[in-house]
Amino acid sequence: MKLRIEEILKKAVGGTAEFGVSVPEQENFGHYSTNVALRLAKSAGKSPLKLAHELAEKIRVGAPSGFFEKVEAAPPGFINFWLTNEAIQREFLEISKEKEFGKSSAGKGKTVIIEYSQPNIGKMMHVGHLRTTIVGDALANVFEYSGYKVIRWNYLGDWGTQFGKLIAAYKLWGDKKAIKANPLDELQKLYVRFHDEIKKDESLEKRGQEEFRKLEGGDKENRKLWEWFKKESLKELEKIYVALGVRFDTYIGESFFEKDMKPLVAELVEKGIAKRSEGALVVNLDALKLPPALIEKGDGASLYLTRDIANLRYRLLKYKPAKIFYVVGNEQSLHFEQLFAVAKILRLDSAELMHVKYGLVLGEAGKKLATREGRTILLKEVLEKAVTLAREIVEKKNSDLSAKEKGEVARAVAIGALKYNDLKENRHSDIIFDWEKMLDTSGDSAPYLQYTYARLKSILRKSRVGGQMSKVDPGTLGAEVELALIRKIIEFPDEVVRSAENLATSNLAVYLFKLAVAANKLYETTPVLKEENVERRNALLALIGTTAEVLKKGMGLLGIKTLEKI
RNA sequence: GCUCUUGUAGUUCAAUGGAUAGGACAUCUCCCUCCGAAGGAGAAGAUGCAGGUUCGAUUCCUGCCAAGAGCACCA
Repeated sequence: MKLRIEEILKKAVGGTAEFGVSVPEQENFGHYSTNVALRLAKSAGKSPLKLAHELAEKIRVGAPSGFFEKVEAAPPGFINFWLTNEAIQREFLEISKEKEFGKSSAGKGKTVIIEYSQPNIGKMMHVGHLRTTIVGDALANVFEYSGYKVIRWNYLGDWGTQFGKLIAAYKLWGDKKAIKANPLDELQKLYVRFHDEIKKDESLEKRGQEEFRKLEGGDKENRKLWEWFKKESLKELEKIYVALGVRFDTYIGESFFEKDMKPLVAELVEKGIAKRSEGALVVNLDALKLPPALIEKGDGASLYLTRDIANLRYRLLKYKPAKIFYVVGNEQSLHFEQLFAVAKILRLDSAELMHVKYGLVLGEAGKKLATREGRTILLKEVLEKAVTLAREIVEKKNSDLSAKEKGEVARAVAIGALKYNDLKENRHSDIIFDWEKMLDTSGDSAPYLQYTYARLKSILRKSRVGGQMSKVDPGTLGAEVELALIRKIIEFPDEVVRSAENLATSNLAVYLFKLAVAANKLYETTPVLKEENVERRNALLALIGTTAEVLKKGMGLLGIKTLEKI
């Protein structure tokens, strides 16, 4: 709708002025508003308010008849617009017929690669993985809906010194049977024990590095162990993804680029980009005021950054993407600055590279997160606890549901709440982990949206009227709550665009909340099933049906499930 | 020490450089003979400090204060 208004304004006023249109927070400032007069006043040599009056007059004359109810210049120089009821109703009629409302083709023909989740093989996912997984998935949905071809890439941490350590630990204390019975648990235990023992015996550090060097060199025994660890780990990781309702197009991880390491390093040396320093190979980035980027360790083993460079080259060649997003925490900012810098030097610059960052998850004291026993909090635990809690709430609030339905509702509510809590915020600062906040199901939360949806669907169920939306007469929807709800609905496409542009899901989350508020207001004030005027009753049902569909669509983009009953 | 991120009510988050800084939680009042009270109506409460740019600054710039992260062989 915003775009349409911008077009009308441009046409009415003429010239090349950019009309930035926004929806004011205060209702008495119009349905839409523009500050164009304030921006242009200086170059036009006029006072902003005077210019606003002039432009407002041009718009009044030039806009299609019956579109604007009122066009008003307001100090210090805003131009505010009110749509006519008819324009709002007409817009509603159109969108109520659309199948995929808000879908755009802005990204047609373009590919975007979104890298997210990035768990380490051999370790359980912890709360730190939640944000990247959820945000990455939602961004992927939004870009898909904006017409892009999206590659959802789970770049597995399946290579590196950590595997040398794991192999060393396994050779020292490993129990084959125990691992077979309970793979991730046991592997994690081995890993933790190894780190504990390093404190007593420093030689273990070297031993781990040596095992990794052997693995990288193709040692058969180590290779076999590594493959086994990876296979078992993936099975467990997949369970979490199923629970979260997240999927990927590829799981190509760091190990895939192992073969590219030697040639890449050789190339960098040959081109004079990488130089030896303090035993290691580094790329000097002084010109960009960045610390040197480490390409190869003193012992000849490769590093994370080296593999990321190889990965980038591979992606550019294979997918020819327009954009690549790395959804990774703040603490890796330097790594990505270095990666992007090296990419520039290597002319790997055909795609727009972006580090989509977010704050760290910290423990209570603002320190690294750990439970009382010193473990990190596992993602599995969080999911389980959330579902248990949601189950209790369902039992209390809706005991009529069958056991099966209750389970389904508990899962959808729990996962939805977790996701929404992350998606509604756009934090670059660190986040203090808080069970209560994480599992909150009241107020501005996913369950509120789910509840609203279920309420609306409940009316539709009882109305026994099928989706004869095209036959309704929207002219009967004249009350302010109804028009306000429609105006909210027609903002949806703008919000999807905004989320894609800003690489932020918070706009969309906030929008859905406001949409739900408007829907609940209608619900509270307007009896639908008791409406005796059939025309109006059908129009209200159409409004409710469309609202429910937009809610469902928007929540779907965020990865949140809707249910007919909760 | 250097670099980056962040300072908004008791708490936790919003605000493409715009108008009277907007929600939620918690607190206090109300509303189930009415389509689902996981709801609705209302009250109270905030921009770390000091400058600067601008018609206009929570937003941009500088300094200070505070919190967190990163800074050579981890990822």
